[in-house]
This record gives sequence, C-alpha cells and structure tokens, in this order.
Amino acid sequence: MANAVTIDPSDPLPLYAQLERAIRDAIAAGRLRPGEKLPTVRQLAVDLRINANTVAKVYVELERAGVVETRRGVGTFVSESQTPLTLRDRKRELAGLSESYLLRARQLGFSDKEILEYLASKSKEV
Amino acid sequence: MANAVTIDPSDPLPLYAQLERAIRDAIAAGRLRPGEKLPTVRQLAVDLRINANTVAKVYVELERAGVVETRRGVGTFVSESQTPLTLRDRKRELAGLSESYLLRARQLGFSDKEILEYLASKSKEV
DNA sequence: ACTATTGTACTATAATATTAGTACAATAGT
DNA sequence: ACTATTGTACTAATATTATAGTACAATAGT
Repeated sequence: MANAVTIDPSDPLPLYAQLERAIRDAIAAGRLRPGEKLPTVRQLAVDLRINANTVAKVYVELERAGVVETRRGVGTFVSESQTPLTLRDRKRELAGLSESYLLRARQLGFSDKEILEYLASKSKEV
Repeated sequence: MANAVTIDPSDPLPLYAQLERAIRDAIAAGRLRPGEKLPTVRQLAVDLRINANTVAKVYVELERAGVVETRRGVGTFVSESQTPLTLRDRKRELAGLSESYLLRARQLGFSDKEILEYLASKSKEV
C-alpha cells in the first residue's frame, strides 16, 4: 500500500488527530479504497514511528465512525459502504466542520458573501 | 477593535497554536495593521476565555518571530514591516481551505447543494 | 490442537498543554 | 512621588497526549 498516510511530528496538531485526518483524506482521495486493508496497528506504528496505542486508538475511533471495519485476528479494512452516521450525527459533524471553515475563511479576510460565492463556483451542481 | 482573532476550544489543535495562527492570519488579512495595538495579554485571555499564560507565551513567540513588537507597560503592537498577503495568496489559502472543507462535508454524505444551503443559513449577511 | 497474526485492554510513566495565582519590572500619565 | 497599566517570570496543580510494556481475545491457516 506504500505510504498512503503520513504524519509530521513537528506539526502541533496531536498525532492521533493527524493520523485520523490522514486516513480519512486518503480514503476521500481514493488512495485507500473500500475493502482495502490498512496496515496492522503494530506495522503502522513502526512505519510512522509512533506508538501502537496511538494507532490503535485512531482505528477504534474510525471504526466507531464507520470509516473502517475491523476483523479481529485479520485486520482493519476501509468500509465498503462508508456506513453513514445517523442524520443527526451527520448534521452535528457538518455544523462543526462548517463552523471551523467559516471561522478560518473569515480570518483570511473574506466576507461570508465572498466565501459562499467561491464555494458555489467550486460546487458540482452549481 | 472587535474580535480580530478567535479560537475554537473543540479544535484538537492546541490553543497556543490556534491563537498564533489566528493572529498571523489577522495580520495577513489586514485586519490587524502594522503599528496597531493588540489587546493586552490579560484582556485577550478574558475575551477568548483562555489563560493569560497561554496568551503571553504566544506574544513572546510572535515577538521572537518578529511579527509583533512589545513595549513593556505599554502594550504589544504589530510590527511595522509586516507585509500583508496579496489577494492572490489569500485566494490560494481560501482555495485550499474550501477544498478540504468540501471534501469532508461531501464525505459526510451531503450534496453540494445541501452544504451551500447550510452555510448560507449560518452566514451573517444572508 | 496448535501457532501466528491481529485487534483490544490494561497499567504505568513521561511529556506537553492549560489553568490559577502571585509577584515583579518597565512605562505613561498624574 | 505616585498610580495604573502592561509585559514578564515564577510556582503549583490539572488535563491531555504519547510512550512502553504486557496480556488477552478472536481469527485464519496448518
């Protein structure tokens, strides 16, 4: 699988958060495909030079989120049917995500109008 | 001066890192201008509901980086030699932000239409 | 049955981040 | 000289993050 995920020890973002995001991004970007096997907890820890506990906790969290499926003694795999959260949970996630995004975009000095217009220009269904 | 900087307690990024980034962004976006006075250590701590030590450490770090200049008993000021980001650079930042935001929001199972509608409902100027 | 592999569950420890509180040093204005 | 304000420098306590090590549970394959 080569290095589908990487982390940066000098990044102030906690390792577990970096790893979770890296895996989610790898899946979203298609570098990790549904059904594909992730490295084992121990192997990924070695590869990334971090502790196995940190990797394990990320896998547990991703399992809880339905992003991966784990089969004991076998391995951890990207979920086939990216098992969606409940609508309530998805909305909560979207709220948090949007909150941070708006905050950051505003901090760059853009107005909400500009932000929305930019996003509209980037969206698929326009 | 209103709130030129904000932070998000639920963001896994450490507060000090969020604050440093927020101040740098505010300067880059021109919301804090060269020579302008930042809030006092104590006041900003109150505003952001974080500890004064955390703010103080960020100011020290920004001073070290030459981003701000401090005058004891007077205050902390944006360095005169600041060069705000060009519109081009700010747009590049916005593009990156938006890209990952859209990616993650889509991964939550929302359509671009839904995402945009949600954001519109959250925006100020609606 | 046996073995190797894998995820999981602990304990313990260290490192980092955050808070609370106090005190001191430098500056401006009265 | 005095006072208020501000940055700075501490100590102490708590919370979060990360590491090290060990053991157990489930699965696949022999």
